[in-house]
Amino acid sequence: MNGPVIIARRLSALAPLAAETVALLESLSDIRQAPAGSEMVADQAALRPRFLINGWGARVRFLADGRRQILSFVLPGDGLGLCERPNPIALTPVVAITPVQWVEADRIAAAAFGGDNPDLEDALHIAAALDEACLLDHVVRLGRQTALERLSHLFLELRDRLTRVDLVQDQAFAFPVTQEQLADAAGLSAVHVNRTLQSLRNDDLIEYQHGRLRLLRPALLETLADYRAPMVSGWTSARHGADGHRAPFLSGHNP
Amino acid sequence: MNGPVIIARRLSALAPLAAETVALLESLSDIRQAPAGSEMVADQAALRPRFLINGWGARVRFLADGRRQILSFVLPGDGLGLCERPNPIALTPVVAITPVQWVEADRIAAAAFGGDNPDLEDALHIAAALDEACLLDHVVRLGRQTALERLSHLFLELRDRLTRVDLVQDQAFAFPVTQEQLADAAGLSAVHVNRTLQSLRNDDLIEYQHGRLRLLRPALLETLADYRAPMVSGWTSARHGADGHRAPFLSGHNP
DNA sequence: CGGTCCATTGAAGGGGTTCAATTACCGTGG
DNA sequence: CCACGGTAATTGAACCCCTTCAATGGACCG
Repeated sequence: MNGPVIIARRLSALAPLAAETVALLESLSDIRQAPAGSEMVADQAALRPRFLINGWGARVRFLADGRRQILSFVLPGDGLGLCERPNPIALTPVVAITPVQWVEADRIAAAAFGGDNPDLEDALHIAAALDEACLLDHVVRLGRQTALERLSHLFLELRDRLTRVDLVQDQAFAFPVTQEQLADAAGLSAVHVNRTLQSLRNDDLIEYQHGRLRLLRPALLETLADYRAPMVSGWTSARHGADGHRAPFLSGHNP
Repeated sequence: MNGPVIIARRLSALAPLAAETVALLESLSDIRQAPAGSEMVADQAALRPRFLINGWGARVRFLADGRRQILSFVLPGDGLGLCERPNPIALTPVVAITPVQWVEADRIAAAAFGGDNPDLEDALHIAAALDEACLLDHVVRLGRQTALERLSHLFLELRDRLTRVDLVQDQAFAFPVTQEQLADAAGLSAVHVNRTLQSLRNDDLIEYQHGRLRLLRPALLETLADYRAPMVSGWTSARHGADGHRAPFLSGHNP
């Protein structure tokens, strides 16, 4: 699947697109590239609309003493700067984890938010909502899950996101992420990521070598990590757990 | 400052609003309330647009075994369900932490996203961007900060958000949050929250009693927590730290 | 072949959790 | 007015998940 086609594919899976809209997406041709390690989005710069079509990126945030936190991974098919306001507040640097290719998409943004192409606008809104859902999952991972759960959960999320752009074959996908980067994403130390990965391998839950990752028993992993795939147009999964013996969420001022 | 006025105040601080828009906001009158502990937004329900005008809420997520994570606090002046798509994906329950009051805002959403009132639309977009910035801060807190830093950082965020709706006097504000809820927000145990709070008090960094919180040395706290206030229309603060001795973010395939 | 990045392993230590109990704080009803 | 019940805050002690420090080995590359 060549460059811009991947984008049309992904977006039309989110919302039905008119034939002309698909044609518009597939006509994108202003392809750029950058080497691994480069900043796709600088800290301060205005963010021009674009779609990643090849390689991985990461939104990063730094603390003063050098601690790093990866806020999200940017995968092929993902958009950057595709929101109504040209100058979003939550601007954080995006770095290329691998060599990357993207297409400039000013025309797309203009078409979607100009009022024409409501189908496209809708698809972009859904894409943004999915991004936010991932961010919420990330919060839960970091706040309440163990190392094993965090990595499992993250792997499942990546599997699902990559599946949408057809980059997963039989639960396996290219995984060009350093263990240190993985640590920065999962809020762990690189050493402990290493040990947790080994544990996952020893338990035959994943296969991990040569920059490729395979989930061996995905159903088990989903249980282990309490993973639930986001559902477009509404979060279906009911919270399925027993409340256990925990106190009610809030004091008894209510019935 | 009575009910709906707070909303007009807050939004016009984000983007200049036309006089008629302000009037529209101030004319909101469909006030509802609910006791503490009630679900303002159920897990599955469609999310009707509204503004909280009194009390605190919290977006929560549960794991199967009962672990909880507070994704964000919802403060007076904050909107819920104010996005283009009526059925957002990232739907999570919102519970009332205190007794709450809100105004229904279907008319506002219609006006803003109907194409009239671009000023209002802009303000809502900025508000949404601020929300996202808070979420990103939350990720960094949970992923990379210590207990002391997490709480300090969270307090500073709350101070700034409450300042925007004029609920802070001399670095002090009502803080109706249980230590257990605070733990669920900060990704800590309630016990350790307690100890961390004591540490903050012993160091004369905060005053915390009778459901009121005061930041005693805010500048010091900001340094301690590496806190930087979000700037509307662009994230100004440069990362001010030394890179230390850490390896470059990515391998050396780049200049 | 030496350099660099990355994965891996060992050992020690600490920040945070868990369990358990006590104390303080309210609003309620006798 | 005080005992009562329930929630929230506090404290102690033991434990453990994860971090930190340090060192080794492997893979790729110029």
